[in-house]
Amino acid sequence: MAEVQLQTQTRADEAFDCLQTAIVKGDLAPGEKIGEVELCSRFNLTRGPLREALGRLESRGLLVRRPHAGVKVVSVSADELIELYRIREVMEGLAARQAAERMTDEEIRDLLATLDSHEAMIEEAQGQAYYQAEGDYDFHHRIATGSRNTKLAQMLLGDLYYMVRMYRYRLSTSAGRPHMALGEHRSIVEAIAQRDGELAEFLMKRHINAARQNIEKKIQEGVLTI
Amino acid sequence: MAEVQLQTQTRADEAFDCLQTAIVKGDLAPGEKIGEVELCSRFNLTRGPLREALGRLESRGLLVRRPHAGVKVVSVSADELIELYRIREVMEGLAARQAAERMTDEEIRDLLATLDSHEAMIEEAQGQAYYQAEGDYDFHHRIATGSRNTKLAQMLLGDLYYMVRMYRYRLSTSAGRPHMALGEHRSIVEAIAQRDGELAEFLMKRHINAARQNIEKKIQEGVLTI
DNA sequence: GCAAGGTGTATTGTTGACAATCCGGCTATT
DNA sequence: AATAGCCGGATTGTCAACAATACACCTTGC
Repeated sequence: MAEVQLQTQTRADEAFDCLQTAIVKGDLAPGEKIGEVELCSRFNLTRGPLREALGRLESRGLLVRRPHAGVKVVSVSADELIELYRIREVMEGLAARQAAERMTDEEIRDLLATLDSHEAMIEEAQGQAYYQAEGDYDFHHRIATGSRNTKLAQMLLGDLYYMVRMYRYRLSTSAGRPHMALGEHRSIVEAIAQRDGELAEFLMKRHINAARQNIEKKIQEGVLTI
Repeated sequence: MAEVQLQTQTRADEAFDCLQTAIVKGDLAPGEKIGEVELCSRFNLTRGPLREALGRLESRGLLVRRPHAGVKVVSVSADELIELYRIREVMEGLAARQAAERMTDEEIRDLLATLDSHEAMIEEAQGQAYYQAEGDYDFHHRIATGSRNTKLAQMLLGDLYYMVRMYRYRLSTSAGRPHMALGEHRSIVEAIAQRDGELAEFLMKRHINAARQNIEKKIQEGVLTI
């Protein structure tokens, strides 16, 4: 890890970031029980800041903690993953609607530009699920912040996405889905550009619905085990 | 505060609960800057557990913290309060739909019973906004847990409701609104009892929409200053 | 041979002291 | 007189040692 970061941020923040990315990236597997001292040596910090970070992560639902028994990474069942997408559907629908009402013209131009770069990424890194996931994340990230709804963005970016990303990394997207998703992204942005909030909401909900069904199918096929 | 609580819960949990209720009840006013040592003496605990609790509260958005500068209770602007209700609208709509699909018959009976008690409370404690708010909270609480959507319930109960309640306590409900709200609650439960998820979602969204408009009107009238 | 109880160790929870940083008031200079 | 720089006090961030609890293993009795 970077030894010298911006000193304006405290050790606890550092610990928080490290742990969060470690969980999301899968370095700390779901269900894995982790000891405090082990984490301390691993990230070069003491138990004080670590415990503070642990508290934050628990509050966000990425860890579960039993008093005196230790802390372990949360493990999401298949059903719960589906439920996550149901939540995303309504929340991101709202985000899209508000983004259509409030994004600046410049932000919309930027959004379009990123879509182009995503397309290039898909062509280039064919089958590289990682980059596709990152592009997808970038898109949804921009919509969330574009909604100008502080709490909504906070809940999406600080809560839901981390949990979704935990599993998206090991979710090989099915063939053809990236192209389809990109098309859906384009129509959403189009609706936003036309300031049609209602349509943007509808399209976003359908987009996430499709993603959910894609995952559901895979789980039923047994391709994906959680 | 209760000196001897259930010993199965740690000091940090205790601190967390104390602070959370203190913030919600208004004992710690929004925008108020609070020192760590002061809190320690106030709740009879040391800075270690306190800081852990502070971290959790910050992560939930009830506090804002600037490094080395202290921690202060979050203050929500009028616009942000409105935004909160927009989020509630979609999330509780989802909760109502899923509750209609998943609540047990017994839970629905209980829910009906609580509505009756709410009605009695309104009649009795006429104008006592506090009890009305508590009844309202109870209703929404049951729907959220009835959705059987762990994360959804967690986000509603652990995040949004605390922020809403912060301000609901000082929001004198307008005359006649409690009766109207109760009627809306009844129709929602009716839809749930008939397992009509779509209708339940629609009614819940309209219910929260009405509450939002009520608040918006008051803010515009200048009756309510935040 | 199996189960129940007790003990020991390792891990977590807590505490108090130490170091780093920021805020307010003061002085001095332009 | 106003502003820039500085200094003291207070507060936050961090650390290392102490106490309490739970889990695992072992012993002992049936």
